Amino acid sequence: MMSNQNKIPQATAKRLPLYYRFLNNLHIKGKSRVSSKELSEAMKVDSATIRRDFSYFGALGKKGYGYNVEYLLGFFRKTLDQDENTPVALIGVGNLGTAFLNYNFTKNNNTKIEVAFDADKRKVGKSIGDIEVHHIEDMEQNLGDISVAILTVPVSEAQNITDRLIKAGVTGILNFTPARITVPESVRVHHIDLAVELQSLVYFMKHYPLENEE
Amino acid sequence: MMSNQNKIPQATAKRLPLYYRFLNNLHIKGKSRVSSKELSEAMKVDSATIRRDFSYFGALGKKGYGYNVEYLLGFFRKTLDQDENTPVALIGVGNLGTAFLNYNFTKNNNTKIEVAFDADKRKVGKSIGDIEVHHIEDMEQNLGDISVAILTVPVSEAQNITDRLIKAGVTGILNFTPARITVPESVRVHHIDLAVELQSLVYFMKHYPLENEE
DNA sequence: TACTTGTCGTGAAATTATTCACTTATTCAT
DNA sequence: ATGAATAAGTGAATAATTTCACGACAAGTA
Repeated sequence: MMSNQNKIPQATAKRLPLYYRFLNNLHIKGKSRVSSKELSEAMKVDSATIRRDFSYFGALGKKGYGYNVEYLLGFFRKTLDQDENTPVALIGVGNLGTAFLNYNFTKNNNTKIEVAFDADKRKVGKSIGDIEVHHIEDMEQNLGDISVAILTVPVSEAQNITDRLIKAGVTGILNFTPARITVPESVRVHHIDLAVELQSLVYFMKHYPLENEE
Repeated sequence: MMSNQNKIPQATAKRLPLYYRFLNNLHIKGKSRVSSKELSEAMKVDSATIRRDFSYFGALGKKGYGYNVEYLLGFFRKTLDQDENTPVALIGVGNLGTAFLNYNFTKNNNTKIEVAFDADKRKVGKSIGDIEVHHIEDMEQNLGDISVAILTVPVSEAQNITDRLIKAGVTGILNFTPARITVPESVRVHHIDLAVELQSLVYFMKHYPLENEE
């Protein structure tokens, strides 16, 4: 699958999954046509931004009409590789990890947690949300060729586990620990820091009383 | 508390809680001095960006020396209002909600979940992580003057609960549902969409093979 | 057919954010 | 005391992103 490196801006790329899911919902609801204005209102993204984002992929709409939902959806399905499934490993079956195991990512999505690991022997062997928990010691043997990991371990373990993951061939990590892990250039990390997000919200509430963003 | 509206860029504001936590950790470790270069390596933020960010608040460092950890920490403590505690309500005690109740936000942080709500009568009356769960019907009576809510309800309930929260005086919502909720201008919403984050990571892995960001 | 309306796609402008690179002040070693 | 090394702060350049606003064309209507 040719890496479609025609300079889609990162900001645009981050919105694609949102667009995809929303179009999918429209399709399920039986809507066959949609305008950038409607999309804008529903997704809270400026309509010009939506048109601009779509335009990076070519002329997907029709003037005076809008976008054909099915066509657009099919287009994004291909673009986002929704046909091939992406297996994911979850490391750390604590509260947050358990929540993800029960969370049905596959719903509108090509990603599925296939295997989980934890250091607590009492959790090993059990299945949570249909996913078997292995011991963290056996991680390398049970990872297979999975290249995406969700990291929900204690912060003290984060770097150590990261190093092992990378050695085992993982090239993408969704990091929920507060640790800013160090990885080679070739590995992509997205951080989601829940405490920071909450604190950031509070800061914005106090200091930016009226505007709205993101 | 004067709203310090001296045009701190949003991108900077979003990084402040990260800076704060990191400085706090340094302080705990007994480090008294730090340079933008060290901070950069640890937090994976360009050192010029760090210096620029700090400079919006004035000259906080010393040339040839760096920053005094304690001073900087004290400064950010004030800036981020870490002295006053911010009470938070959690709506929806499912998997994700439960994880948050057990998550100790207060650790490095001025925020604390004070009360939780759920529609499931079996959960009502119990305490999880020391926080009592009330029935969602009694939300308005038990919110007190809380103005921040974490929303972890099913997507179908999101808008409805949001409307009630706003009517009850909530002005900031951390929304974990996939719904892009509609709120008045005066209410701030931050979305964290876990499925989108995961999918976005996968997209970047496939299409932006070498670069690194955020 | 002719007119009106809707809506895309996009150049250009505006805004926002990042990064370079240099000046200046300070520290540290000798 | 002196010189070398360090590192902040910042003007200016660059990059990235958003937004405006309009031309062009399709769809619907009379």
